[in-house]
Amino acid sequence: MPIQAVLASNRLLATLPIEDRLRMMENCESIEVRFAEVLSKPGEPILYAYFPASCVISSVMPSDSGVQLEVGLIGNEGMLGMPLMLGVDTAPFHSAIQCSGLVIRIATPLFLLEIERSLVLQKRLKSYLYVSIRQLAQTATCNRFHEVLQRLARLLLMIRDRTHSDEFHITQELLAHMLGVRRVGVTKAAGSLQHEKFISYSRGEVKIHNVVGLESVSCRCYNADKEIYDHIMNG
Amino acid sequence: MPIQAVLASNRLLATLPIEDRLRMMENCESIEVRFAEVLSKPGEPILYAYFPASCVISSVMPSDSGVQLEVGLIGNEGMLGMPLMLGVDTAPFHSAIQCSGLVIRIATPLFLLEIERSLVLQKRLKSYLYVSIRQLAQTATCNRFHEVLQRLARLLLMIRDRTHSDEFHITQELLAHMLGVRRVGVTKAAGSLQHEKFISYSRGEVKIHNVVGLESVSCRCYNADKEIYDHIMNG
DNA sequence: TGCCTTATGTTGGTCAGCGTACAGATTCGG
DNA sequence: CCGAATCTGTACGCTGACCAACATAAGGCA
Repeated sequence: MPIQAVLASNRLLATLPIEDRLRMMENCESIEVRFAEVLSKPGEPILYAYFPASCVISSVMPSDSGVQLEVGLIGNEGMLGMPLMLGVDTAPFHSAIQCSGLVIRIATPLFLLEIERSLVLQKRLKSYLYVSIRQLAQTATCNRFHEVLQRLARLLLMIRDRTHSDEFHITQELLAHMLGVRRVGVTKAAGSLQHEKFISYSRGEVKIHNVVGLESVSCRCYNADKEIYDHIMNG
Repeated sequence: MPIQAVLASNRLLATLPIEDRLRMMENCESIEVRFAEVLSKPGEPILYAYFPASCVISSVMPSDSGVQLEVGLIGNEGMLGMPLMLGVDTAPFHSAIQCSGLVIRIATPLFLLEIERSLVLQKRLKSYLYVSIRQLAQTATCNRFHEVLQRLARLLLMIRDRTHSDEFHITQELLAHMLGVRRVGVTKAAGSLQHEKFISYSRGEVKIHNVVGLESVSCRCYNADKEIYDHIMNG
């Protein structure tokens, strides 16, 4: 797969002016990443910025005890490495591959150079950062007020949007970590969704059968997220 | 109170080079704001950027039902109006005065101009934005995993830091909104803190007697927040 | 084939926080 | 001085999620 095709499959890079995209092409490389591969650990230096083409990255907040909580889910609509834009070169979260696929990466110094050069890139990254913050706030209230079933439905829909597929690999254990609940809680909620025939799954292979059904179960946070993204990035 | 003295009382502005500060002086005005005064509503245009001198601003995320959740607490260590830096001129949250005092405000177009002109201001605002994001993520996990007593202690300490005072006015009702819990839950937790002689209060007048005690009750999120701020802003 | 690892399902006791409702208590304004 | 508004305290049943432990099931691998 030629690099320009890969570049185009990330929505932040796809709409860059041709000259900016040509420069990016020279500085980027497209690599294949597999499930569970770790891209950054809290406190460690950020070596690359990552733009998912066909993979999904999950950023989780490390906590005192073993508990975790997802603070970001990044597909080809976004990127990993926002701190670089803010003059920080240390990773705040633990980010790992959640769905295997292709990712475009660019070394930190080159990335910073590209930002300086391309006003369009700058603008798009700023917009995306704003969206990320809004979504983080949305997730915070969602985690506080909504119950596991709703939040699981929302999360599955979000993964679907980012993988562009109705089937993906994710275990209940992992979902539990992302939602910040026990595995047992996910088992119950997932069982309920399967019973309703909205989804089916077996040993980590999840299939979504009824998107509308899932949307009706999930909280409005899911739609709120999408509306913000569309409004800011396409509006 | 002369404007330059007010400027110096906001930590983001205090350390600007002299020429930048002089320019700011011309474009800023210092106004007095009182409890419950609303500075911005979600969806409405951002007319000013606000830099607290001696007041405290609280930003809350509006939710579907009546429930609310605080996503930001801004004292003289920060500012309100970050979206402007990201090219967005619409307010995402509901922001209101939590403690009366002085605030420096600058009209949006002038603020954008100042950012362009002053690299130091730019850098400090970027750093602060990064800190805000980290704190938002911290609050998200705190809300998820820690119980009301811990979170109340943390919130009281945060207000103390931002008012620079051991006494301030805040009702249990308001605390409940900020924490996203019922008023009854705050009554119980606050009663417990008062019983321990860490605080005392009556009809919204809260006094903190034992900071160390409060810190021992609160979760580590409080310290984590401070460490991030110090590390990024002063480090 | 059979063991081992991984993934999923179930149960039962416990508890923090919810919803609701009501009861003092203090301050304020007329 | 008295009603009204505001703030704080208490009670009770309910429930979603917690903790811990165990049971089944499905692939991987020797």
